[in-house]
Amino acid sequence: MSCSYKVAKDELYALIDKWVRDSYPQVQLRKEEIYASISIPKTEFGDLSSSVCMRIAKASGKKPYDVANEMIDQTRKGLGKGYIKELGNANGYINASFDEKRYVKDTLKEVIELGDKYGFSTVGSGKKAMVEYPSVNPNKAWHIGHLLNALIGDSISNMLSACGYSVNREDYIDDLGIQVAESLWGYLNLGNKPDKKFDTWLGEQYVTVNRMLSDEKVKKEIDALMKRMEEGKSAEADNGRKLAEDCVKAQFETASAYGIYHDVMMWESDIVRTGMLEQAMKIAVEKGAAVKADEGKYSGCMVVDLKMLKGISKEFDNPNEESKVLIRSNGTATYLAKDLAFHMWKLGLLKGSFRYHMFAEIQEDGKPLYSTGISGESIEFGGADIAINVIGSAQRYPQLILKSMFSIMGRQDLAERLVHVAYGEISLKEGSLSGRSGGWMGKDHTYTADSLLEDARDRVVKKAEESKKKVGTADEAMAVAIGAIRFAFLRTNPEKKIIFEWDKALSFEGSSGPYCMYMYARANSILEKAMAKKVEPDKIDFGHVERGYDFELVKSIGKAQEVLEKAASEYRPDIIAEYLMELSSGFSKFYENTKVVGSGEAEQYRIAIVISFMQAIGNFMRLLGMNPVAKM
RNA sequence: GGGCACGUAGCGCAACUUGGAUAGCGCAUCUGGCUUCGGACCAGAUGGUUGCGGGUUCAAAUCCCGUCGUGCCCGCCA
Repeated sequence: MSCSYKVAKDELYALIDKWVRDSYPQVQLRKEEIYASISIPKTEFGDLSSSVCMRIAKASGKKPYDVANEMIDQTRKGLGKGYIKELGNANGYINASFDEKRYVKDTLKEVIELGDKYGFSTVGSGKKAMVEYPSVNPNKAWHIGHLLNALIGDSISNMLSACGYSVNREDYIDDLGIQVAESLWGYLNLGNKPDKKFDTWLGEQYVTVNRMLSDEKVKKEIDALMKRMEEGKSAEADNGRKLAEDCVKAQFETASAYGIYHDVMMWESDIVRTGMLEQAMKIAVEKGAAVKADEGKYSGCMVVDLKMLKGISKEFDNPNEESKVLIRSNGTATYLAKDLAFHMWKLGLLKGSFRYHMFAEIQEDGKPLYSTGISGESIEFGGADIAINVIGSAQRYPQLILKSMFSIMGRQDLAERLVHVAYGEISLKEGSLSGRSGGWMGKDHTYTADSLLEDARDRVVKKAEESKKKVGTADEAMAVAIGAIRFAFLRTNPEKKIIFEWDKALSFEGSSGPYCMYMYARANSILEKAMAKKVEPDKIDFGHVERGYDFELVKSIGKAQEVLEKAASEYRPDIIAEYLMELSSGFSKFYENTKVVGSGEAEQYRIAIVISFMQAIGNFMRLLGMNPVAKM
């Protein structure tokens, strides 16, 4: 089923296409070119518009206005069968007007029939997507930057899922890094006891240890600790993993509070000890992507020759370095090598030999969370059609190398299926949110995801108390707080870098989560007053449809599927956020100007609009992880 | 030095991929609207040489070239 807006657009396309073929066969227009010429104009011009006559005019040497007249004359008899009722000519633009009664009727009917599936798509049916986020080091609490990553990943997963993809939500845990060694050293030597949420406390220890690194003795001890951890099979290795697991458990609480879930947690140490790294290197050597360097700077290392990447991207035209190290001369693997192995597995080039156990039996999304480990079930999470990595834009270069390695292995197809969703990292006016130096422990706030949510909830409760009617439960207040944060974090293009300002992020007015949720709650109130939550689409009298706020709102509702497909294909939750605002403000104008309850014969029709609005906006709020509430 | 991203009203953003009508939206500011389905709202107003300079085009925020500014990346770190 295709939403009526798309059907109408296809209809205009078909009219144009046929006319161009018949009348101007010498003008070759591709399908995409015609679609690109079609847009939604200002209301006074009509419901759909095309600038195609400008191009025809150029090719034929005529005036756009005359060409448009020709087009309208010759297609007039084809109208009236679908949604497009008439065509107009304004300075050469073709403006189409819908048969509003038919359009509204079909749209509302579709929304009510499809319910929770309204606006969704099947473009990804039969395909598997693996989305990785936020992959925070297991030695600190999530700060607001990590939260942004997780919210982007969560929303993209939701969008892909709504497009029919089977989605695996995965979190990569780097438990072998120097940061864990430093934290472990602090845990063992500083003599402090946890006096707060474990991840926050451990993050503080990490900052303290970092300030002690100028002490050579401390540094030496940490290096030794790190080496023991990497080698595995020691008390230190077990301690490191245990510490990381405790931290991840605390981080998991934060994720759950925000409604962020995963299917599986992949531990870096498990990639190494399952032997997958070794297999991956074998494949890379066979396919010519990795070579052993016998002399020079990288003597003794396994490297990827960057000259081979020439032509893939301008970045490789004049590389500063000749090679990138995969395996160090001492035999240990770099991050790139582990990442390569991991992504070979994700894309099905390498079979996994992971063992999984349950980390959490049932999350609030109703599904279990698995984790890799030394023992457990043998499940296969890999072998995805697309692998999406939500990673900061600072890591563009390493991600590009990773992707390019598939190209030089002769697997351009896999390179194309590996997507880096780059987002601009969040900073504060006073500087970066570094976990190492403690930027997240700001002057006025602790910039953790936990404290942000806590403060947001307090503000929602306070706001509710200030308003005349005190409505909404504690759960609803929490939902509004989450909605406010999620919307604020997702409303702009991920690539945009954000200077975080606490008060602005928690704005409840204008373009905000609470605005959208408020409109939903008000719509709900109208329904309660109407005491008629069910309407039968077939019995509604659509004679009351007018060209006004009601029609405009329905037009917006009708765009849902196209909006989702665009947002999902570009991995851009902000497109959904913008659409939520369009729906909300459309509804707001509608109810300010139109009486619903007690409007006589028009009542059923208007109730149907309210129901459809709630259904559409509810479905799309959930894509961003916002849960609509009945009262707030 | 090389590369990548970004630059649109006082502030925060959209439109750029695929060039089209008067560059949209929110905040802030100003004016008006609650005995009428919830004022976390609505109506209206003010505010723009789209960083700058060229080029292509009937048409440029959008494409091309140059330039300036900001951030990031270029390690046997992860």
